[in-house]
Amino acid sequence: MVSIKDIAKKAGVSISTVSYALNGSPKVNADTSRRILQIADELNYVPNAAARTLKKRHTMIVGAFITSFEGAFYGELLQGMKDMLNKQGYDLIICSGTQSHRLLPEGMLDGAIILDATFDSDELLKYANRGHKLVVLDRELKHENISQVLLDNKAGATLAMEYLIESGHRKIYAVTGPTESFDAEQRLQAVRLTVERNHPLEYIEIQGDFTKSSGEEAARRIKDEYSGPAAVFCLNDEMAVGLYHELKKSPYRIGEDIFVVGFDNIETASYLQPQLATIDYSKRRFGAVAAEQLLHLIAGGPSVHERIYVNLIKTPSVF
Amino acid sequence: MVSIKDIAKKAGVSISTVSYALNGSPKVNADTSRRILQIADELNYVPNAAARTLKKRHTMIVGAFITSFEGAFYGELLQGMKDMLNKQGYDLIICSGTQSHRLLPEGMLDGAIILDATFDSDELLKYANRGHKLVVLDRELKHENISQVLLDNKAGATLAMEYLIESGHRKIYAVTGPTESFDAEQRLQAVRLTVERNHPLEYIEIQGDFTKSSGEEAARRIKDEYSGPAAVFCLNDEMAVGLYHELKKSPYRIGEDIFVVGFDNIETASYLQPQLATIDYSKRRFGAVAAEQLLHLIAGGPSVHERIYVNLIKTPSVF
DNA sequence: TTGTATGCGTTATCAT
DNA sequence: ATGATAACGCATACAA
Repeated sequence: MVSIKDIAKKAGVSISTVSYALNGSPKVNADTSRRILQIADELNYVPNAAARTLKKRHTMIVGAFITSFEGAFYGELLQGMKDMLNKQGYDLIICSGTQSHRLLPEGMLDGAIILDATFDSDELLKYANRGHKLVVLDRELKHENISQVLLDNKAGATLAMEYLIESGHRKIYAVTGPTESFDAEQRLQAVRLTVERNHPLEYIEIQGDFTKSSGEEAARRIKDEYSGPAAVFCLNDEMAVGLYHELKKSPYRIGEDIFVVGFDNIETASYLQPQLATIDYSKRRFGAVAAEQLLHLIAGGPSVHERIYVNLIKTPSVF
Repeated sequence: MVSIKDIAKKAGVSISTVSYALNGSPKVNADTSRRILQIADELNYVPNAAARTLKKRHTMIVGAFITSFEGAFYGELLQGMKDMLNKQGYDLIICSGTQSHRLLPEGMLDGAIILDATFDSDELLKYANRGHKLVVLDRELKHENISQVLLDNKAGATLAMEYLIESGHRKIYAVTGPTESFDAEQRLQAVRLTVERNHPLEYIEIQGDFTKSSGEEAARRIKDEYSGPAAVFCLNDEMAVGLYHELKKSPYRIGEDIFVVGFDNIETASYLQPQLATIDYSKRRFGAVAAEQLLHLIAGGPSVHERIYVNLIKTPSVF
């Protein structure tokens, strides 16, 4: 490995002059500087991240922690973060699983964006207390080193339910999400509230877990109980996709016998037949805002709570 | 920040004793050790990654470089890598974009898995020459520090084409991939060879780029030219999805007028109606094998070239 | 403008 | 069994 020491030796100057030249300090003579840079290039010099970090106390790297690499949900979101971060000279790395949590406390990361319900809140709080900067996208957490940017789940769920009701449906299923999920919980609360407000309504809850297969399972139950037109609010699109798939094997047609609305507007949703009605929001913006808030926090700014607004996409899967 | 120095002070021992205790060395007295660990815990001590790395010359972190965070393709593959890596005590981080390339030469990573055609081969070779360990999944590259694990593209493409031909189709379109893509190039070569071998055949190539929208575009051209049953080999599933979608807007039916086979068996493919015939392989295994090879390289093992075998999934989209 | 010296937190060698 | 100390590569305050 070639270090500034090697460059210094070859250039006949001290390591500090090399360091200054490499960092573009105006203090060093233009000629000397050019010569040093030239030699550094010849030697294929690359600075050592560990040494630099040890000295400067930051890495210019931000981590995004997600539950799993699978699922079409994260793509755009991460891309939104990355673009924002790169613009400011930061790099984004994606991490998943408990083992990689260490990267944060060990100082490998200047901050983290959390989108992983399995990441314990107490652990997060512990890191925040140690001075680490965090942005949470999947829970409410009050701390000076933590900003939150959350989806407007309640507005979305209300929009979806009201759309079903306005379209004349009186029998409504809700396929719920995992109980640990903040988003699922918020959406469910709004659903129940809307049901109460629109009494009388035949309302049935089916426990789901945001996976396709739980959507399929829900479909089987709905098929079995079928006694006339029914509407279904799948609390996320992933389950709606599963539901569509399973329902294809039944005599019931979506948009005719069974009416469906989802949440998230994942890409697959637009490829379903009939196109799925759903709650849309800019995932790219979601990611960008999260990155932006983290950058603010890192720059010493205060904890801020942002909200991502949503809107309804109406399609023939409902009317 | 609390360092071993703080622990040493509080425990009334030297930093070297603390270091030994922390690393579970048998040289240090059990009582002393217990006391040190206790204090470290009270102080919420966490080792500093930069300092450790500077000394030990490795991070126990491996990076996977991908073209984009979007697309359903990577999920299982990355999961396969992660599981294998974690089992051996390594962490996996996902990187995308030129800016993050620095993590490798700067010593932040013990090795990298490359699945990003936009990552220049010369640059890769440069890193390999500097001693960095690499596994490439998307090109052929001979170097003692580089292992390759490649899909058996030619077998897959041949299988797909022969399936079309055996099913009696004599007019065949191939929707190609980006010319920079090794996989696309390999598949295309096999396609052309199969065409020659099965003369006479009406064979038409449509330039694609592995994206959904290029599949849609291909569909429009095929629609316009329609003069009777035609078969289409989309060199990846992503384009087949786009083709399906666009063809829905036409009078032609897949499996009746137009016959389609894809490559990759992405999850969406199984949700298409009729289900898409395609070339399947275990993405999880693909990732696991890649990780395994990297681990071997890191352990000082020789460069090895592995191949991932594929097989055909037959469905009514063809017959 | 350039050089000297120190320290970042850790590991590890060598004494004791 | 424990301590003193050097070294990893770099940035920077201070001296010259």
